[in-house]
Amino acid sequence: MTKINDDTLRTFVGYHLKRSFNVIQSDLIETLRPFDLRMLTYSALVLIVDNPGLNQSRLSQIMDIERPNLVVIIDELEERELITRERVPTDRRSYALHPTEAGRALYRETLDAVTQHEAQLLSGIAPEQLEQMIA
Amino acid sequence: MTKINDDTLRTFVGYHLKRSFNVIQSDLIETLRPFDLRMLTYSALVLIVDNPGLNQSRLSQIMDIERPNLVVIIDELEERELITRERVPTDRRSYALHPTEAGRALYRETLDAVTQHEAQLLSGIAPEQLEQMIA
DNA sequence: TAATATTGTTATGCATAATAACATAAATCA
DNA sequence: TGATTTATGTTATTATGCATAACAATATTA
Repeated sequence: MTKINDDTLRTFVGYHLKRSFNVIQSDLIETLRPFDLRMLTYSALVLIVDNPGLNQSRLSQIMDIERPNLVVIIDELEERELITRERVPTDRRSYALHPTEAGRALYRETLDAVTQHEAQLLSGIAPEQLEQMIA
Repeated sequence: MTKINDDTLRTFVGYHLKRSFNVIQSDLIETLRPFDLRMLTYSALVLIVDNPGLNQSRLSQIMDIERPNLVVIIDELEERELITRERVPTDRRSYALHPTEAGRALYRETLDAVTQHEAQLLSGIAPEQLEQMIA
């Protein structure tokens, strides 16, 4: 049970960033579990609700993932009838992504849950500090 | 080229944390590439140099990964003769991990490189803000 | 001594992420 | 115009990160 020295790693901002993110990520995963959503499917759903009609190329760019990896995510959302893929008349290569009513409803539910959970997790931290951190 | 709205995701601290971490992580991966080290093997090497003689159980705890996942990392470091596994006489189940001279040398080299790269990456940010963020 | 716990390991599975190659369609250019 | 190039979505494949189950060897506890 000897204490382990991680002073060297602590000198790196990235180390702290990773540890902080791990905590928030764990909480988020648990928060999304009841809705049967993972982080990536959740992010995609939010972005589609907020940007109805966007295509997969643009979505993969903003999500910072490769196009091939987005396909399965979109497949899942479509299969669960949370979004629709619609051919674009002006560009028949791409699909316009739109949320269904069920998708919008789930969006509202999860947004509430995620917001509350994160607020609770960060309740010990001054809001001004969070503002600064984000910048 | 229409602008995409990610305001909803931006309300979450985790979203910013992930994006920030991605930037630092990319930089770190590039910094470590010339040394043929990945983040996990690097972290393990640093911790072994700073805590010579610790065993794999303790190391996996501090690295926040499962024991089975540490095995391949230790295998790699040992294969490259950067560390040694030595049977502990008082507990013949465990191995004491020690850096070799080559391991210590690589530690020094990479520490310099990583420190410099991170300092450069974060040069636009006030040190006081970083201090606050870490807390 | 018998039952239980710990250490390191193998095997396995899942999620994330990157690349190559392709069909279809659009845009460019010569 | 026709030929070339580019963009979109897709499949297949691979590597990495991370988790669990099961196990042999050893140590600890009851």
